[in-house]
Amino acid sequence: MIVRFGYVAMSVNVANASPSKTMTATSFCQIGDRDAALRKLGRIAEENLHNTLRLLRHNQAYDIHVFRFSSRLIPLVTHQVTEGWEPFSFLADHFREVGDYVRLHGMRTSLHPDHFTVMTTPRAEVLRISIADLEHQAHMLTAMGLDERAKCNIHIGGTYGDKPAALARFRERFPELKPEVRHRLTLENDDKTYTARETLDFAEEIGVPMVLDIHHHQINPGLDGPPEELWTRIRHTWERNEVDMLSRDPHMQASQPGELLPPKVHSSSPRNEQNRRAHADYVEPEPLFSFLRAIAAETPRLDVMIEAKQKDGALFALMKDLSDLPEVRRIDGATIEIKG
DNA sequence: ACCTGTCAAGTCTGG
DNA sequence: CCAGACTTGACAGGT
Repeated sequence: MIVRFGYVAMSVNVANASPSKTMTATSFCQIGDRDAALRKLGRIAEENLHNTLRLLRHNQAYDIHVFRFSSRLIPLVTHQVTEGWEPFSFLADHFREVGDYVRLHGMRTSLHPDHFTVMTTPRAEVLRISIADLEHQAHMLTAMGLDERAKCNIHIGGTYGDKPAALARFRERFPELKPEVRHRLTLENDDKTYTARETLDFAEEIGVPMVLDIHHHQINPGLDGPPEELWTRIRHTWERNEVDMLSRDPHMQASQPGELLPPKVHSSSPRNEQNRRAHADYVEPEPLFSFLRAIAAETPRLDVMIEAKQKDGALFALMKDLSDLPEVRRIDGATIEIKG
């Protein structure tokens, strides 16, 4: 099994390269001239996209092929105060430049809107904002010129004391989403609400890939055992999505399952005993490695997203730890092979 | 240069 | 029914 590792949004090794610079709505409104305020937001967005490109160059230099973009590249764009603002035309070249670099180097990229995007909500206004945000996220990937392999990952959402009713709302809303959103959507198991099995059942039902978060499963396993017990089904959600993508896009080609878009899992470690849900600075090799060993034989390729405070620093530290193991062969700076 | 409280957003819990 | 926790990076306003 070939495993590539990636990290989220910002680097501890590239100085002054935040891709998430922003402005508060309060200070936006304090600027009397609205056009001037929008121009300022636009400049921040340009800077965020420029820093994203710098991060991608860093990634390329260190063989990191998997990366999640900041979901806040354009500050306040989905906020009420910028109603009517359309920044994509003047940012077109910047988005394109980022996407061109990704495609040139065959990187895998994604987006992860934060927890305010909730497709299960009973509140109409929250749903409206959630859908608008999903459309915005998909729009960013499209503006980069990236195909459906660039996914948009979310959690199922809240339960509101009635999981079946909440899932029913998501189920009936899903077909109403724009195809460009639907075809990029992936679902991740949650650390408080929907377990890996519940997320998997639902992902299979609506036909989207499932991102397994090993840390979330540790904290919120429900009645289930180790994550590898669900793996065959999880892997199939990705293979089914590959078939769907191939049927929609004549430019895509794959000779075997997992070649177009390998399954992706998230890996992080608890911050401490008191705060087991928060992310630690670094990632412990276990339990990640026992999971990888368990699925190696049936999985040709896998991508692992490292979620840690030390970002790419944690990725490099983990690569070093894993390289010392006898079953592991290091292929490049951020890729290993595990004998299956 | 550095420190601290605050920030657009939702949901859940406990009082 | 309402206040506070949750969690995160960065702003904003102070020294």
